[in-house]
Amino acid sequence: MHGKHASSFHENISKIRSLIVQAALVPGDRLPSERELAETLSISRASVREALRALSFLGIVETRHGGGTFLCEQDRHRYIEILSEFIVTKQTKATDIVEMLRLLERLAFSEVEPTPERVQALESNLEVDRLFRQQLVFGLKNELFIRIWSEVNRFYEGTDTGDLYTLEERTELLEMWRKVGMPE
Amino acid sequence: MHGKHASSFHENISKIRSLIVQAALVPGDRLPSERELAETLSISRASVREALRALSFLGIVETRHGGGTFLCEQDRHRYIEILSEFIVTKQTKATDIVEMLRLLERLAFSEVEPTPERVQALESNLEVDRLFRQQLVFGLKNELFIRIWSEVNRFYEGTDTGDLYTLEERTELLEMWRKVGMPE
DNA sequence: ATCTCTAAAGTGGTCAGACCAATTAAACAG
DNA sequence: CTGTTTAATTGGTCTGACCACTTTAGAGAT
Repeated sequence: MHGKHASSFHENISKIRSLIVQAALVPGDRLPSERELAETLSISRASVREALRALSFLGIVETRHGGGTFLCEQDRHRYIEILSEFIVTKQTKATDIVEMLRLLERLAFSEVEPTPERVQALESNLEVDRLFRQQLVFGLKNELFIRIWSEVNRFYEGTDTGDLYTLEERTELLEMWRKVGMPE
Repeated sequence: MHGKHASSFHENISKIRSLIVQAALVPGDRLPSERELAETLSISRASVREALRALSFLGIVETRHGGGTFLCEQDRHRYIEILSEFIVTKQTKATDIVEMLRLLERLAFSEVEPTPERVQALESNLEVDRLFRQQLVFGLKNELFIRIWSEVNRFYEGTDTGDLYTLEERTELLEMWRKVGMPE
């Protein structure tokens, strides 16, 4: 019944990755040409290209028009296990989400200058955890930072409805911030 | 007969993304078929597939064999879409990228415990800016953090080939870290 | 009419061959 | 040996076809 097509997308990626390891390629080396890979792996060139494009997106290989396909620098190559696994499985640990949020907010806390206006705004949002954290992060004028925080936070709120900090913690944070902003 | 090859990979992704927005598709909706997209966007189906595969890898769309291509639930991993949009459209301020990287790396610097092994690993990568920063960030075992940093860093390296820190700065960072790790 | 089941249409997945565009290596003239 | 030109190599795109899976519409039975 099944299967004249013995290849699948993920299998092809594995094949190429195995070939990279087996050939003992080092960063900077050139991979076999797409036509050569197609014949070696017994798959069509279109499939080879889709697999290479995926590897390119993962930062594992780099293609140069007319030049060839090259193995990226080693630091990117080390991401293979983490990134490919991450993307394929699409599973994120809830603890990673919480930790990421805490890290970003602590970063904002230490980077944003505690002007009286900001301290006042933060104090007025002391009661509501979500508003408090948002107010804190928005002190950073970095749009990229804010958007990343927003999306991570949205994901967090979609899975966990509890507060990230207790009222006591928020109060303590605010006090620390106020002291820094008002020396003496 | 043959077209003009007026399309490029990144342009095609933007086209499809624009089409998603223009059609006001919501998560769960089905996109037009690959053949239909090819005709609408005046590109070959192979190019449509490569673009869709990229969007699939980014967690934006999901393909079902025989069923169609669907817009993913945006609540999950939407941060990837944000990052991909930055990458594709390249409309992000370069200063935001650099600042974001510095913030994330400073975060790793302050959060990761400077064990002798880590200090040694960092020292061995002191010469190469890229490796140094990667080694620093990988101290955090948070996969989400690493993934986000990787995406931002990849975009940075795609636009700027210079070092993020000078050798002096890296040396200073390492020394500070070493002192913290080895209290008197 | 309604229900069930089957066949056709629709859609993603793969393949094959061709041509275009950019790079690289070889051939050539000086 | 050097610089230029030419041919071969390689990635990028296009076209059309067929396969595998899903959905749907229609025929047939109740």
